[in-house]
Formats: sequence, C-alpha cells, structure tokens
Amino acid sequence: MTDPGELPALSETQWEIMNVIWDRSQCSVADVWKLLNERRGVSRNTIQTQIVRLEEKGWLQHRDVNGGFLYSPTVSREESQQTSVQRLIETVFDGSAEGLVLTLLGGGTLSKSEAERIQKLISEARRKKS
Amino acid sequence: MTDPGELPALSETQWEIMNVIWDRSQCSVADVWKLLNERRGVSRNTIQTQIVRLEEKGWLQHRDVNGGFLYSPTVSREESQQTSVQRLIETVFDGSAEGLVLTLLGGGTLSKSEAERIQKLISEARRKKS
DNA sequence: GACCTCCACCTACACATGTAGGTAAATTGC
DNA sequence: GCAATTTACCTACATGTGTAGGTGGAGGTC
Repeated sequence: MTDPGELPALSETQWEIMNVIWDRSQCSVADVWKLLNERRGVSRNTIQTQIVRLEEKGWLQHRDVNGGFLYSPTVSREESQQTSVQRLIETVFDGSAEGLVLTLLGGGTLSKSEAERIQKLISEARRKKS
Repeated sequence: MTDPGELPALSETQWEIMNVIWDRSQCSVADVWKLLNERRGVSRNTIQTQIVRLEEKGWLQHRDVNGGFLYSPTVSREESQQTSVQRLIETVFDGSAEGLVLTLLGGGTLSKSEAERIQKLISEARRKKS
C-alpha cells in the first residue's frame, strides 16, 4: 500500500467511487456504475472516466479478468481517511486537532448518544496509550 | 451572516485567504498578499483574482475606503468550519462522526496531551447537554 | 508637470473535474 | 452465424482553480 499523502487529493465524487471499491475490495466499472447510478443517476462513461483518472493518479490499479478489468485500491481506506483528516486540520483549523473536536461538539453535528460513544472511545484510547 | 452550506466549497488556497481575512475582520488585497507572499511567495494578482472570485461566489463583500477596497467575510468562520467538517464526515466517513473521531485517535495525529485535553472538552460538552 | 507606485480590472493559460457521446472489439444469447 | 450487449478507449466540453501578465487611472513626490 502506497502512502496516500503522496497522491493528489480526492474530490467528493472520487471519494464516492473509492468508497464503493474499498467496500468490495475490487470492482469492475460496471459494478461501481450500477450502484452509483441507482444512488444518483449517472452515465456509465462518467464512472469509466473517473476510474481511469483515479488509476492515472495512482489510487487504483487493475488486472485483466476474462476480458474485463477489475480495479482495486492501491492505498488503504484508513490511511486515506487519516490523510484527509490531517489535511482538514491543517487548512481549516490551522493545525489544531482540538479546534476540530470543538467544532464537532459545538455545532449540532453530534447527537447526545454519539457524544457518549465518542467519549468512551477517547477514554479507551487514553488507557491504551498511557 | 449567510449559511455557508449554500456557498460553493472553498479550496485549500481559498481557505488560506479566508483565514487571513477572518483573522483581521477586514483586509485589502495588499494586506492578504503581503502575508501570503512572505509565507509562500505568490504574485499580488494571484491573490487579487482569488479574492474577486471569492466575492463572486458570495464568501466576501467589499466596501470602498479612500479609493481602495476593504474585503470582509459574509459568513462566520465557525459556521464555515462546521460545514466543512460535516461535509468531510459525509464524504469520507459515510456520515459517521464516530468514524472521524476514531481516525483522529487511531492515527498518530494526536499527541497524548491533545487526547487528554480533548477528553476534557468532551466531558464538559456532555455535562452541559444533559 | 513628469514620474513613480498602487490599485482595480481584463485577459490568459494550464490543469483538474464532472459530465457524457461515439467507436470498435469482444462476449453472450439464440 | 447473427444480433444484442458489454466493455475499454477516445474525444469533448463546461466549469473551477492556481497562477500571473498587462493596462489605465488616481494619488503622492520632487
């Protein structure tokens, strides 16, 4: 797996596509298309183009199976998420992870039960770390 | 203040510029340029163009002061941060705020002291809410 | 009054993105 | 075997972004 920090950032549409492929580990263009087409109506070629571009940029690779291509990610979803959070903290919160959490808590983003679960996550993380 | 959810999303460069203007409440093009030019070397006109585009998109407004323009934000930084976090959760974490927090905790992003402070933030938020 | 500087404005261009139509070859169905 | 479908590939086009050069006016300097 490559380091996603070296790859050009994903756009929203590209995240949408990568998410489908990460869910299934590998996909044909048609696989991705069927799903996204149901979700929001899009042409097969639109997906084809994006997938080819993702491969050009290094996010995907393909192998030839029965005349068709199967695409799979070159980087893990977790690392990519990590990178994108880091980038957000950098550009939007001036490097402060706390700023991000404060915003998360401050706005109506979190429900009470979410806040509770998140608190548990954080205590556990602290226990493991120290 | 407008709802930033209605405005087109900011690019990284555009966040950089908006951040400068939020810091100072209002700025001339030259103000922003001087700062960013020191930081990373960029032409005055580059900033000019971006600022005009930001105004066209509704993020900035200007008033005429002594022949020069002073630009100020039309939306609050906090709301814009809120919106951008929400968008991230949606596209990168499939709507799960917990996913975001887990990533934050899981990677090497947070130092131990950051995690501690964040934990405090969260307990306080819970106390206030219930 | 000529010169310099600063500013807003216009133009330009390369690159990425979101979108999709057309083409030609391969595969499947009958 | 022929028709229909699928698939990869090529082309295209509008829009946004990052970058910056040139122009003309307004105001200060000497």
